[in-house]
Amino acid sequence: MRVHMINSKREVARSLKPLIKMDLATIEDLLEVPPRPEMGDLAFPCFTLSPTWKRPPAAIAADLARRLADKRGDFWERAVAAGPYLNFFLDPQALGRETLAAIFKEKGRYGGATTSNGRRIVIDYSSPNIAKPFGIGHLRSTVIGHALSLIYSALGYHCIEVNHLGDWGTQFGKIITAFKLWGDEKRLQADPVNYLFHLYVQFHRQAERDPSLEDEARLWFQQLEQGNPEAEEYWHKFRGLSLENYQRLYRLLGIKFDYFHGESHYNRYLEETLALVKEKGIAVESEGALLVDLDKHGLPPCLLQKKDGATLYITRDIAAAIYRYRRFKFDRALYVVGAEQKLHFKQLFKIMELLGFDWADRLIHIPFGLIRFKGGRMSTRAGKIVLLEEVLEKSIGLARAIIEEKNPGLAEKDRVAQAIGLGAVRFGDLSNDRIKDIEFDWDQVMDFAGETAPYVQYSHARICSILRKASPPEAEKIGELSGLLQQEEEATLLMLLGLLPERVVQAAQAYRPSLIARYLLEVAREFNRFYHNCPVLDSEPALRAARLLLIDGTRQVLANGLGLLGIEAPEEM
RNA sequence: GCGCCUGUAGCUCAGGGGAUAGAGCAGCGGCCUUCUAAGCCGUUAGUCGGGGGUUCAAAUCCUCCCAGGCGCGCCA
Repeated sequence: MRVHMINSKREVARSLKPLIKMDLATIEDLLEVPPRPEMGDLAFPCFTLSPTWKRPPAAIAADLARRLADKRGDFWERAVAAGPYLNFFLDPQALGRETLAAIFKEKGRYGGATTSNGRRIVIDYSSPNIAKPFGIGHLRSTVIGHALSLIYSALGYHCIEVNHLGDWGTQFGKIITAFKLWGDEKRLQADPVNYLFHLYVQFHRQAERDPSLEDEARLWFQQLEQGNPEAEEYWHKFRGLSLENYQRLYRLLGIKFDYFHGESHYNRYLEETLALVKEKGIAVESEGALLVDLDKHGLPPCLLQKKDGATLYITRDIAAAIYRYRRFKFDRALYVVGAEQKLHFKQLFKIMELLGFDWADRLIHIPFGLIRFKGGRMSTRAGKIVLLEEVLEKSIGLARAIIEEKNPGLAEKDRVAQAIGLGAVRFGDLSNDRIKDIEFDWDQVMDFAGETAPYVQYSHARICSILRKASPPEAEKIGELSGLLQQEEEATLLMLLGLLPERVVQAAQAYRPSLIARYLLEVAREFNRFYHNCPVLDSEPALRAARLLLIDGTRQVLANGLGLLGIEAPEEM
């Protein structure tokens, strides 16, 4: 909760530098935040100086405090020794002034930066498998990838969003086989994705008893690869119908991809890819198949072509990487794909390196944990899956019901319910560290209290409600008014607001949108404390004006932060 | 068998070398003639999976063990 701004950290480090023999970066790195506000805002631990100064840390802290006794900086006003720590108290007025000025100047862009202008980053995310339903499991890649795209864009990157549709592979053989055996055109047209899913499940159920079905499926996929017109026709139909369904979901989620280059898109480059691999001499034939031996690099061998001539997932990934580099000349390429494919990407990246591409180190896998049921894992094959559409519908429905109960007079109920319902689902995913598995729990998804998007949105709506009842905040008076915000709740909130830019950078560097989500919860929590303890409209004019500036700044931070996560911030709810 | 990831309050999770380990949910008790109670305040609750080690300092780093998850040439 105790926070500070990048600027103040730098400035404290600058003040310390003449007193201790360390460079600025090292000092900044050592500076930490005391556990409790009354101890100060920034702390320099003196342990590290102890060996060279040959004195106990506490004595060093006391000495430093003495030497800084009559000094102060632009952002800090005093430094005191507390045991082995030298604690700095920041100047809340200077900090607050600076923060508010930045927010009102940058408005919707506050939190972002332009330092990375023009750098290109390809983000491969969502990438559902055609003929499989869009399950809650695919939500993770979708919302994490989308958030990363928004975050990097805010930092000035040019993001190229690619949906690497799983529109090729043996599952098409399975679907074709199943459709030829049991297919019903009417049911397909009525509800394509669910029906294809039904067939997919049925196929696996039957194949357990009759393994020849697997051979049949393999044969159909082979036909497809060889351009058999009947197979191609099925493929076209299944792909088109599925894509329409996905597009509906993406529209609902407000996601727009630059390219739907699925796996099939790279078929035309496979020959060239295989030729390159052979030319570089990194592949060997084994039992009629083509594989890359990665033993020297501590990795299992990697199959590129089956003995029946069919290519594999990774072969298309190699072709895709080459294609993307040629076309986009990216500075970085992200693959937002589940952690279960870690090995796959290790192999892929190593192969790109072995092929001699000097940009191989720009390829980055962004793994995430899978979503589990309370009982066990979800299995597409067994039909044990929660459909994303169902989750979204229920969540929106609940939001709608709550509105009906608490704010029946609200305009645009449907639009607001959608923003809240979608936000809740998104935030529920994004607020968790992406690397960890998530337990899917209906009760938790359907709870809009506590650490949720609705909580953050509600805080935002409350602010808007106050602002509607007052004349517009006067940004030009920040200099004279910000000094009035001295109450503990005000000071803490103001400090928090100053932290957004730092958090956005951290979230980008670590590829962790959860840092922003957690931050927003802190801001919302602190705002609610303020809300309950500090009246805005009923305060005397100057304080009222100052508080209006504070809450408007808070509103902007909440809206911007939610925006970076792909979540809307309604003005009323 | 080998490799990677995870183990923190009853539950779901933050924190990932530093000062008394934090939230939310659930439970209990308060707060709506006052800016939206999707809120706020109080309270109960923890051998940070276990052992050993490194360090002035370990939930955090190393190592071993235990538990769970994921992966390991003809799926994607």
